[in-house]
Amino acid sequence: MPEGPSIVILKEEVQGFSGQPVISVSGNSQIDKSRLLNQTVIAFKSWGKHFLICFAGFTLRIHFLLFGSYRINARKETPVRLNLTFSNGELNLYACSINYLEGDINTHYDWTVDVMNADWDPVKARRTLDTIPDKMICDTLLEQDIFAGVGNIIKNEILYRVYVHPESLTGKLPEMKIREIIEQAQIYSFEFLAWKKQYELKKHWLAHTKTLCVRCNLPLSRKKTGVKKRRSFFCENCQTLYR
DNA sequence: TATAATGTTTGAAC
DNA sequence: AGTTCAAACATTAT
Repeated sequence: MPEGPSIVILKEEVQGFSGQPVISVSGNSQIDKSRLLNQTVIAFKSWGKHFLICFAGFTLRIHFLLFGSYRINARKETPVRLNLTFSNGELNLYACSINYLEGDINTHYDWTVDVMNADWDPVKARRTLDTIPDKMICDTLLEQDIFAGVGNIIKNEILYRVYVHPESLTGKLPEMKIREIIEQAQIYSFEFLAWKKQYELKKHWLAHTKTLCVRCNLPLSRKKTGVKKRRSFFCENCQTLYR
């Protein structure tokens, strides 16, 4: 569920509810649900892994974390966190974090750091990377303030693709590699999106959860790397460690 | 059945 | 006061 492209898919799937008033609300979420009743959805947006439901003067922010899920015009057995019913269907959210954001949504988010947003700014990302030379690139790629939407799968695939060892230090990477990584953050995310829509995402993984390097046929390493201690899959032979 | 996994926040410790 | 880090939380497939 979690990575940015999956949220973009969700956003597209609920477009039929845009402009519709909420006719009933339920669920075990702690938020004030009565506030949503009879409110009209102005827009569905996404920022990285955040799914945003915009109403007049406020926005609902949904984060699925690791285990969240949703159903559209369908339900799961497990207790619903939030159900929004419209005259033409319903949206059910499970095991997610839900909050209200007050006022203009643009005051809450910097759209230029979302790799899937039309306003994504790779030059800005480049400048930000210069400020954190001592961070391992595996941690840097997961920084939502820099690469909003990039998750662990995308991280592993990008680093494999550009031949960079996940424990490389950001500040030691050659200019060319920095450029490739920033470029791939956007490119791979959109490929992820297309593959996921075709239900063939996993088929395209070359590193994530894999055991053998398809380039040199040697075993891939699997290790929890960086401060974030997220699992990395990489080839010691063809991914260069820059330190 | 125990484990691990596409993630983030929190609060204690330094 | 700022940084760091482990714990907490949530769910499901293997």
